Amino acid sequence: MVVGVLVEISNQNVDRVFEYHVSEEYTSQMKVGIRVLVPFGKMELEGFVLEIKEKAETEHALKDILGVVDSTIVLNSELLELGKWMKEKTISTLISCYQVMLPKALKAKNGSNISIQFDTYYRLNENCSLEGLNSSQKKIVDLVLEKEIVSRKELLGISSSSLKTLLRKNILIEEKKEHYRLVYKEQDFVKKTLTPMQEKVVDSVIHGEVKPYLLYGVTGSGKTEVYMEMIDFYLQQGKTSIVLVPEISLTPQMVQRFRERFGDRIAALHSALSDGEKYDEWRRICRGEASIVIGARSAIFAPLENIGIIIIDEEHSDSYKQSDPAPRYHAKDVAIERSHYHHCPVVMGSATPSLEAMARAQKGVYSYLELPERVNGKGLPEVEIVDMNVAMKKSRGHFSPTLLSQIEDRLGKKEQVILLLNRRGYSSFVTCKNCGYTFKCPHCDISLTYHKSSNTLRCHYCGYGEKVYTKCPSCGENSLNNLGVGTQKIEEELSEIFPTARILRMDYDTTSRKGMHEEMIASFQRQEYDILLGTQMVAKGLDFSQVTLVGVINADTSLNIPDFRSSENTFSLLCQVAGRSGRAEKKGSVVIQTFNPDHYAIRLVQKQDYPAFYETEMNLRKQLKYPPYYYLCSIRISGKDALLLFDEAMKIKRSLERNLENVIILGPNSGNLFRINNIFRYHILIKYRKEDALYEILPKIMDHYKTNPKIKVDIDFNPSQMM
DNA sequence: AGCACGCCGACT
DNA sequence: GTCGGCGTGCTC
Repeated sequence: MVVGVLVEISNQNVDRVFEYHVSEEYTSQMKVGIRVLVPFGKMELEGFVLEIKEKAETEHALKDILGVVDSTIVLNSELLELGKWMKEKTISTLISCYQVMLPKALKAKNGSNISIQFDTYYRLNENCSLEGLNSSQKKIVDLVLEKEIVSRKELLGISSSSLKTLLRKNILIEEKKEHYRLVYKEQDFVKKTLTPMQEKVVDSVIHGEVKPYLLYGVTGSGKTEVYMEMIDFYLQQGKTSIVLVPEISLTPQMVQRFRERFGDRIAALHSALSDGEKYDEWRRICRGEASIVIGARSAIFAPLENIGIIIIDEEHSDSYKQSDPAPRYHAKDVAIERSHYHHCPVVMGSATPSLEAMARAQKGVYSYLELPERVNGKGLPEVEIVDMNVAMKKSRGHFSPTLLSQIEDRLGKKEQVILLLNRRGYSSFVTCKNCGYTFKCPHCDISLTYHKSSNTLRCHYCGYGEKVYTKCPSCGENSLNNLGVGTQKIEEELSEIFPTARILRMDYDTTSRKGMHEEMIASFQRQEYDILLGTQMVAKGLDFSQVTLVGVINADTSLNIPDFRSSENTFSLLCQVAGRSGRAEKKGSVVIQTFNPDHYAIRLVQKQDYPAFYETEMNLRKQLKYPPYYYLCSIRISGKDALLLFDEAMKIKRSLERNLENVIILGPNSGNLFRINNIFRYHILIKYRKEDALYEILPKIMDHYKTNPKIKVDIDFNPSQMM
């Protein structure tokens, strides 16, 4: 027997099948989709079995495989094919596509460290007599009768000799079962009645065409309820579901609601889980023990069979695009590809759909659905925009009189407040107020950012760190600025103004400990705090009934990022956070502080006027030839020799110009990330409308450079962040 | 990725 | 004369 094996090195030169002989002892275990251990040159590597055959195609002498890693397949035929499609689509190595589908615990270096744990269970032998038991034995039998199956743990307080006797008499049967690190309890669940609008949306999907749907639903319109109803429908047909959520809104609140309704049929894959816990969840999915998978981007690869529906919540979120290590895939594209295999609908929901999705909906590529009203019937919260150019003079710290009086009012009424400090694109760079000196990383072309916890300046990109100076090293003045506005600073101001208010600060510093995020949300829910102050993470998906005021301290920072999507991102963030106010019986209000009160991305938040925003932004995109009118493809050329790099980048550009028509080619540019860890980089940006010619020329360029160790070429279709 | 082979510069 | 630089090629 001969197998074709793809080894675990992500390098174009070895990204193909190598053939191995399978000795007698392993032939019975060989399956396509398992991993084996093989000799490769002087190395021993793990690889995926992609082919099983009688005879080798190569003339080479074959080596023997050294061992079998998996007893059951880790990639089924659907996922194996999906990987090939991804490789073509993203122009990356096949092995990297397979690696990204699997939980970290299965990567070769980690695999051996993650153990499968077994528990001992007991059940009753059905045809046995239960007479003549003593009281201790009877206690055990009663428990087993009641629960059908009982774990060793549940019998802890009970005499082990009685247990042994029962086993010896063949009254109890011992079983070993895989122990999962997390166990979920079923909960009492009361199904909410859907509004007629929600019903209509559910109906359109489950009885409509099998295709992608865009669901535009304002904040508080009950999208989650709609998702659950659809999932339930497919569940009853014996089908499974995937729900994608952005990492940040993968809060316990969302998972909780699903768990209440679907109990342990849910598998949740989120960043708060350890590698071992993720692995356990993944195995539950493999064995068909979970039918609904909720998770961030990579959950789109959940090894489910018979998928009934794929849901992508907060469709506009850029977290669905993997941008750094290849494969640079978009979970939405993968979702649609999988939906073809499973003949199932894809539902993409958002209160602020991405322009790309909305444009597709308008062209009929996606079917359009909407939920224009809140389920509480109270209407959207009142939004007040405060012009900080004017209010600045009367402000206390970062708080305008308007925001202060509203906070005071809510504190008096015992209602809750959420405050957003918009740090997206916010620079906590240290600069000298006297001479303008900025601290930069000696290895990267990047300003150092201040880290309060360690009191150091750190490079975001390579991890370089240095002590904080008080004197400017350039001019010697004691005039380094106050290190930017952090949540900590705002918290101090706030507690000075409202000394009795109970303030909960939520940012990356305070939530880094495992479970902290959940804990904070729960205690705010229990109203142990009056004010929740935080960064982006307070903006999305949270649902607190007592919150009637949302304040945005600085709406502008995200507007100033040099990215063509900065308006879209700002509008979306502000709408999202505004939507946290007034979600239950009480009507909510929102105060937005800004230095750009007339900017459309801010002004249109007032009425949460998505259609108007879409219109305005589309016009700009058209003029500037940006998505959705043009697609983007970014080519990164990196290496240690800056001069050589530029020459090669120019060669690539000229080759693109010769081979592509009706495209706009920008660059090569070095951008603001010219040097990272002493590796230089250039970017070329292609604006295009038809991809066919790109898929001809780009693989050729990659091929040309694959044997050149001085130059690395990376391709990113539809890059999410522009630099 | 890792390793071997091979071809030119400054040294015990 | 030789040690070692890294450019090139190969891994079933």
